[in-house]
Amino acid sequence: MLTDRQAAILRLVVQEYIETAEPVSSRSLVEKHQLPISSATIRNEMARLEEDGYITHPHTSAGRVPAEIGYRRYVESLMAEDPIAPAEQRTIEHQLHQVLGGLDEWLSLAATILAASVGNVAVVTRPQATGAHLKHMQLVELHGESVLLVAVMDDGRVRQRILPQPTPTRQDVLNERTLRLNARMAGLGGAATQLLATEISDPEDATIVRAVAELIEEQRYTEETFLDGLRAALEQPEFASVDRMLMAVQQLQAYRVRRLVEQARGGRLGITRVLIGREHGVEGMQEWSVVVSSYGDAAGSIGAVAVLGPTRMHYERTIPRVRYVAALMSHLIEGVR
Amino acid sequence: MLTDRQAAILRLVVQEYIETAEPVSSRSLVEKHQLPISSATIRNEMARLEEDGYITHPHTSAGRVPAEIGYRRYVESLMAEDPIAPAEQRTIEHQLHQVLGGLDEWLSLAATILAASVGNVAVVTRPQATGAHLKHMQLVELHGESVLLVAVMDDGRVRQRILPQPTPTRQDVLNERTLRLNARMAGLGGAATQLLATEISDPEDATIVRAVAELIEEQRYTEETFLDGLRAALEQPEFASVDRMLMAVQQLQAYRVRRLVEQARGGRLGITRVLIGREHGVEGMQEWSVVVSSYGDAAGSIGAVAVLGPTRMHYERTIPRVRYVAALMSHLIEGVR
DNA sequence: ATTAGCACTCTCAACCGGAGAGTGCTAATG
DNA sequence: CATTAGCACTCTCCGGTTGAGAGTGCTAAT
Repeated sequence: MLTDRQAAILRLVVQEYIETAEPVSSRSLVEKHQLPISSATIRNEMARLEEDGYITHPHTSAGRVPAEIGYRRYVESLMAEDPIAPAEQRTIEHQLHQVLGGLDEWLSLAATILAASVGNVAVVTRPQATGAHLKHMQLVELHGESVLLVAVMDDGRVRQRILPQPTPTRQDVLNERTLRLNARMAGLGGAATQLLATEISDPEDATIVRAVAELIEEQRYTEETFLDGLRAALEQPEFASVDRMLMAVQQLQAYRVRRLVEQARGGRLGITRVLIGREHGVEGMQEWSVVVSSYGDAAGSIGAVAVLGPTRMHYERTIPRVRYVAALMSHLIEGVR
Repeated sequence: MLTDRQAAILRLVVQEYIETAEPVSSRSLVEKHQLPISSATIRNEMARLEEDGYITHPHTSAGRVPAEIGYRRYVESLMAEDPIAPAEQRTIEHQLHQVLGGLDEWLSLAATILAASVGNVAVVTRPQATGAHLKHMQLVELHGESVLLVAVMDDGRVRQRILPQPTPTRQDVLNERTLRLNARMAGLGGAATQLLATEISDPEDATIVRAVAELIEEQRYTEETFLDGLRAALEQPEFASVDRMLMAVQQLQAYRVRRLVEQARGGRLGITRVLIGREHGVEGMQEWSVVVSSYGDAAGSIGAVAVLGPTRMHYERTIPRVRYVAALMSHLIEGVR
């Protein structure tokens, strides 16, 4: 267990290191905070903290640097969240309301705003229906030779697919079929639609129903991610060498980021999780931390808002901001529907 | 005008520099290619080439480096395109056929394949209708309080927008309205739809028609780009310092890349353009070249396939590959419809 | 016109050397 | 017994120097 004094010192070490990115020395702590104890005492305490794994040493004559456990402890119980100034809140909210295009533009904008606010990589994933249901579908004739199937889900997302058509079909015939099939499929989930397909005798109808079933399910796997802030993150001193920077760029490949965010996010809304370094278990990204929060609507459509950065990250700033943006998005997505 | 010998030397200088990324010396040329002239002669010729602006000098005792005009001349008349081996053709084609999801996944895949093939940044933009027309639109009720408008264009793309609804409307009422409005709007372009909106007396109908008009036009501006190969490009020696790498990352911001590609592409299909360094006029990217080709279908839906890289780029390899991928995509997009 | 030869320039890597920063330990102190 | 002053020791980092190597440009000879 840590004594109060050890905890206080650990806190200062983490704060100072997050601020300056330089190993922090015993003397600098005393001077900077006018501590009522000497640097030698600090050194003794630091040695204890190092024994317990909270901090480390780059080399013999360097100051101390937080270890993963040190950050963990800091985030868990030593840190005070940095409140978002009302002015900044307003700025963020205002920017987020400037939605011009569709959902995608909006998510991309959210990533940009968040990235700018925390100075690290921000990632936003598309909200994913957990068990979406079909609201409505429509068949549209294309070039007379193929048919466009448009399916609208009850969470407002739209998916389309082009179906080859052996014989040309006129639009009014398609309208009739649309009407007929909608009557049977509306409100069904993926599994139920799949089941329905097996019960339909008309082969063309069955093809369409099967396609709709796939569209409903498909959403689960085509989760796109919107990312911004690469430049800012790469400016962090941890990447201040060509090799490290290249590594970082490689590590931020889309699929890895997705894995990381997926790994880290808890299902429930309103909860912000923090995974530090190896805690997330995505290999090759041991030196990255992630702060993630889910957003979504009551209907169960859920996406993630996350910030990625080096383990030396402004957790005090990042955590409330991720939470705030996620909450805003939940609110907006609810309102827009 | 260049003598034959000067042209030959310029060609060797450019080739050698593209290959090695190091200034090329007179002696190395003689040795490597067993030229029947001495290095002193080469030096004299090089001095002429430098006077005419084809090559430069990093510093007094360094070899020669191609200047923009040198590259231009090389691409124009000195270079022989590097044919794509049948095996590689098959690989590319095969990969490109592995389409799982929708259009977006496909474009993203194309960017990845091209990037891997040329070792630089590859960009693919969504095909954009040049003057799209409405094929069909549909209104779908959401939560009883807002309405989802889905518009299908005659080139197969789908756009949606959520419209607030003062009073809840039942789906069958919406269906009726859908039918009525489709009869008047189908086949119209953006401008015609806009005009139509002014002639409609029912305010709710007018709102919808106006929204459709915007959706038709909107496509022109929400052109998304799919990008891959950042890592490979950053490995080029021109970015081998932290500052330069950061610059590069910043320069590859989405909107700039879009401007660049937009700037560079010629409208017509089948033509591959090369813009070297300052030729494209996008400020801050003077050291980037772009090779771009349009793709699309006969219906006039056009997107771009491009490769970005430092001016020292394997033009012989890149140009045919960009052209090939663009042609493949034109073919595929035609076939899919 | 070509080329051998050479002086001159510039870069680059390696190699000190010393200042500076920090620690760990020991011994003294309240 | 916790705290602290003092000091030796270690490691990094920076600036300056040096010499090798690579290339050019020029001159004079062929």
